Amino acid sequence: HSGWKFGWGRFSEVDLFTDRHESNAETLSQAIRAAASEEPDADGSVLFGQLKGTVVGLRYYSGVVNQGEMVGLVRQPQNPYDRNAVMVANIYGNQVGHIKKELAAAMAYIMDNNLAKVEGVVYSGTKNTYTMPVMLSFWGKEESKNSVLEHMSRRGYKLNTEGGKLKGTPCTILKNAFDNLFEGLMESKDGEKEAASVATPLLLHQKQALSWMCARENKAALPPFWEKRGELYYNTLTCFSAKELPERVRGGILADDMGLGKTLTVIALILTNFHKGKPLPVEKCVSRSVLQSFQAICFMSNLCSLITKCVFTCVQVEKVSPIKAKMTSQMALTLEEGSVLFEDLDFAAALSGSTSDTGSKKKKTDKKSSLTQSAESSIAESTDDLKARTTLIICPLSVLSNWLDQFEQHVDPNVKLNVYLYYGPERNRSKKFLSSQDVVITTYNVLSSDFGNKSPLHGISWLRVVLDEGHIIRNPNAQMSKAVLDLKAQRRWILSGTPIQNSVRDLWMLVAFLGLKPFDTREWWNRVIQRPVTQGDRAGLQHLQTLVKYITLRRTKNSEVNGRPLVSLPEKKVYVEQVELSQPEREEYELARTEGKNTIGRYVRTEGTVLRNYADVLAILMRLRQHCCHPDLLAKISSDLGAAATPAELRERLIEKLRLVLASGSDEECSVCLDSVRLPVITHCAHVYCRPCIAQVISTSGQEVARCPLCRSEIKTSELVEFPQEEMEEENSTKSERWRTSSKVQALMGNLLRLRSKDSSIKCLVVSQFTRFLTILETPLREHGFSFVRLDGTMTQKKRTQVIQEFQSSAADSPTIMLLSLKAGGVGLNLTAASHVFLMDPAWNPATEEQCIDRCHRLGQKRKVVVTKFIVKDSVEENMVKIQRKKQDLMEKAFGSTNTDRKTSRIDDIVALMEL
DNA sequence: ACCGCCGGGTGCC
DNA sequence: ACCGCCGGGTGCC
Repeated sequence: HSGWKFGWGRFSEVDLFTDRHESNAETLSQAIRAAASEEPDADGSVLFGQLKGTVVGLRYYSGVVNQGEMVGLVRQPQNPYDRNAVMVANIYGNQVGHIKKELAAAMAYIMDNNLAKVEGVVYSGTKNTYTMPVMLSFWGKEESKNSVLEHMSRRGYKLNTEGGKLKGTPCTILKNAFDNLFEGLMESKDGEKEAASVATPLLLHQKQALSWMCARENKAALPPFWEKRGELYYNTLTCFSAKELPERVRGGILADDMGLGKTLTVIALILTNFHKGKPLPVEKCVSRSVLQSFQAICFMSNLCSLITKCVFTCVQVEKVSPIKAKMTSQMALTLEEGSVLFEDLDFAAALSGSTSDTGSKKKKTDKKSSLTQSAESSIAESTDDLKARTTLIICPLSVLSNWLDQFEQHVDPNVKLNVYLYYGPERNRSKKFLSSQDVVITTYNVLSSDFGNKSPLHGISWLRVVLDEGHIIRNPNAQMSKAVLDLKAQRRWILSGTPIQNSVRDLWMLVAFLGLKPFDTREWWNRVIQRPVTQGDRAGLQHLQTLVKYITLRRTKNSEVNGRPLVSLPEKKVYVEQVELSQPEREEYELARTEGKNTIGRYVRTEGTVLRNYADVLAILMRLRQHCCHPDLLAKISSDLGAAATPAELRERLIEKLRLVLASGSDEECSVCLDSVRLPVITHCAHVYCRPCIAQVISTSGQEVARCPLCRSEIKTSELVEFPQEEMEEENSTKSERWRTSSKVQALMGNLLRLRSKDSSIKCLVVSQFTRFLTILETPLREHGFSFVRLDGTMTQKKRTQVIQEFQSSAADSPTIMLLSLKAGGVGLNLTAASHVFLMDPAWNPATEEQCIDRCHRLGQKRKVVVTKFIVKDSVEENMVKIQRKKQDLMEKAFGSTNTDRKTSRIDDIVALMEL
């Protein structure tokens, strides 16, 4: 009997984070994680009350707690002695004891049914070997409060509901503080480091980043909130203390603005910081013939006489190929130090944990293969730490080619770095092969599709994992995120130009990936950081700031080092070119404008109907904007806006509206998630949302009927209309009509021809929100013999990459013009070959235009950048520009506005546009 | 004494 | 646990 008990005891005693007992550790950590993840969010939870309880059985477990330390409570429904058991664990997941059974019996029901989340604090420390008191706090949804209180009191436990209220702080102040979270993270992070084997000289701020990253990987500084107290390490937030140095976070978030060269910095890091600050040992890259003669010598010769023979060979080679003189002398030098073909001394030294100096001395006397020896020493000291060689880079497909280019471009050509692209159906899944590479690059999609399917990537112990565009994995429930969290790595990096977009919640995934204990467990994150912050607790925000500061380096384009801007880009000039419409164009335009003005005016005068008819309003504006570009852009207009006679007709009209809204280039945002719409659907009241968003609104409305968040009309899931698939491809069908020109087309062509005659090497981006306009432009470009490519959202990734490569090429016959759809390709697109940008039509959102311009006005741009915006005189376009200016001002003044603010400002925009 | 009382053994869930 | 509880030993005062 007692043997069984002991076994069970040990079973629950495992350490959550060291995996000492692997299978058991998983069971317990899974239990804690599962318990923590079931709760939807700390947001919106209220404190029901508190209760003093007893933790018993302390003497059976090794987990210790300090006075004031937080403890976790985990249900153990499988406990053979009591199915109501509630386990108590400290922050490291070490079991401390159990909740006394009567209390556990009362709590079990509440915990199992998710009526409340129970948290414990040991307020009085351990005075007694057997039991200790614990303060339990019950948190949950307001609607569960009474049933929880009642349930507990029926069992004789009265929750103290006094004094638990948190003092609220004005939210606005905190909101601003949160916005500033990522500001000023450059302080005291100076120090520069030169990169090894990188052909491109690093800029000052990149050297600083490299130095910071190396320090983050090498130095054993205490993580935030830890301090040394005597012989122990003490966490000031959780009051947990430990004998061992808390595991440091080897890595962090590099959140520099895009264009500051994060990719280059990471490449430099890979080459510069292998083990113990030594560079990655890489094969010297020599011409094939040299390599072959070397190999021949190496195989044939007795290793003892190797050095002289190799040097001899080098001299011979030098005669044959004088250009390589520098390289061969470098090789001879290497050989004198006793290495064989590979510069493996550093590697061997790193493996054995000794420095490279002593390593090479040793090799001088002992001429046996250094490789064999290094293998032996690595086994002797088999801490897995030193075996890992490979850096795994995970990125979105869209920037994959960029990584490959950058490796090609920046790695010293005399050095052979093994970079493997783990992508495509033919990818090499051999773990042995992959872990012998220096760098493996893959995409989030490949990673998550491999995940759970005996993924080789998850079976390798990586030296380093780098998440590019790391904000992609902000949703912890996504398959991708789970796949990322399951990777084994010594060092972890997140690259992101936009670290927090929405809230504290997004940060958790990043913290969890970095393994910043104990916050990688959701429960502790919620308790210590997220809830305090969302409830307006200043200390909580302070803690969050400390935490973020510890792991993040962020500089913006406007940051300065020693009073100088980080990067000096070539000058950029923006011109507005007014376009006059021709007489017939003007007449058509005025006709449409009068009609539209009347319609919208009606909506504005009738209080509250603008939002209701939002899609119509956008459609009208859209038509006017199309008139400004080219008459053929106008879609076959489907009648006016009266009530539809049949359901089929209604559906047809809704689809038409949806099409117009989506095609309007207004970068429509979903009013539920405030992000760009994904999987767009339109309601019968003609408002566009993401399907999942609006479906959630409907299912959680709690009322008998769900209402549209924008206009309060009744909505039903069955009445949501999607964009039919066939419609998507129909776009190209209007092609066959006879081509005609327009004033704007003329204006563009004039510019292009003038530029070409001045300097035929200049490349241009021609940007429009209307892909059909781009199609129209193809005709005159072809006519005038321009070589051009086209990039829009409909193209496959493969095609995009190809087009970008073509355009970026400096070959004489490479295309000089790129037709670019405004929204095509995310940030990070590199089009520095172009130095002139023509914006054919103004965008609603000036930031979109800026982003587009930044694709060529960024690091790597050698020429002055000239931007020309075509604006039709006396038109809706002019008003749009005015609104843009106003928006820019507003943006700069107050950051972050509410949803209603945005919508009202949209209405104001519309009124201003139509000059009502 | 089919009790009370004493004192040793014992002890989470 | 410097407790409560259990069950055996014991038995007027």
